[in-house]
Amino acid sequence: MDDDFRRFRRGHLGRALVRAKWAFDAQFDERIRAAGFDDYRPSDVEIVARLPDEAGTTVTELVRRARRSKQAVGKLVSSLEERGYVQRRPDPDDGRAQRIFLTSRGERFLRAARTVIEAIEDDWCAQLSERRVKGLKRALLKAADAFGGEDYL
Amino acid sequence: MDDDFRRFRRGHLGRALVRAKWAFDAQFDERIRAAGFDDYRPSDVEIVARLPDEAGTTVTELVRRARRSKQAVGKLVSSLEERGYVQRRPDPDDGRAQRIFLTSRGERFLRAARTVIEAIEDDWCAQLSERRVKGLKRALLKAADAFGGEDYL
DNA sequence: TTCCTTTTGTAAACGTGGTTGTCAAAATGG
DNA sequence: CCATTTTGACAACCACGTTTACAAAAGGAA
Repeated sequence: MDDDFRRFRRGHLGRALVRAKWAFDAQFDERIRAAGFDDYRPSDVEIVARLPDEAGTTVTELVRRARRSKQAVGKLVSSLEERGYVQRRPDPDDGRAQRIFLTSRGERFLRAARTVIEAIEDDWCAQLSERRVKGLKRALLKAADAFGGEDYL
Repeated sequence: MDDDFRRFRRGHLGRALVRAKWAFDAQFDERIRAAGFDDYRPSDVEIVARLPDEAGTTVTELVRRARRSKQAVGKLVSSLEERGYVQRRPDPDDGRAQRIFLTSRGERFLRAARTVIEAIEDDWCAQLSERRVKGLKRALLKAADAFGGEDYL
């Protein structure tokens, strides 16, 4: 446990990512609750942000987009439905399938989330400069594209 | 759901952080397992990386550093102990306390983790340039310092 | 049509990683 | 000596994910 190791430990890429993501998540959590969504859970976003389709989205389609098991997606959707963010309706063309829609509360959540995220980005810009935050996002997304597989949204 | 929203959704700061961290974690998991630590669990690092002290570290001290409850730390330490990464020894000066030490396997893990992380950073540098990765780390850590609270290590 | 296979979604059991509430035992400070 | 604090354990529970098993509808071929 020499000084070299100590220096490495504090500043390596993994630690930088963990700490920055932790800070972002804490800021998001606090502000989205303050905006009236105090029943928010972190896993909600993975589903809600992937319901863009006015025609409704099936669980199976969400499974592809969110890279989770059918069962996990089904449970997340049930939880969101209980809390009034989404609604299930039977698929008119397929008796097995359900189509999932955002409710108006779900749409309000999505708009509030965008507002919150833009406010956080403003804070980061004030701390780092807008140029650096833009460079940060570009670098992170380029690495994610290169090493993190496809981006299903 | 207009084009503006679609563009925002794919490129905002939160998404960039999530995707980049996901990519990093996947790379780390694969390589640390290949290095012989196939019983690795993501939460291990939070404890192992915070055991720098040759004199041993108490659970209470780890609680402060890892920002987790006593119970969570206790369970993580038990799990690490079962798998041979750490060892508990009674505190000679305090009959209540236990001092936690890395075993030689734990120390090997720490060295392997460093090697793996440096290899991942090399990959990112090859993709983004060394200058950009350095700037990335600086920006992430500066934001974490500003918005993420203290860094206990 | 009937039969077989695939697709869609649910249910049950379980694993990991965290929480709070409670408690015993040791240390500490009047 | 006694009251209080500190240390760490146990039990119960929650959030979020997995695998296994299954019912029901769809789809395709004889």
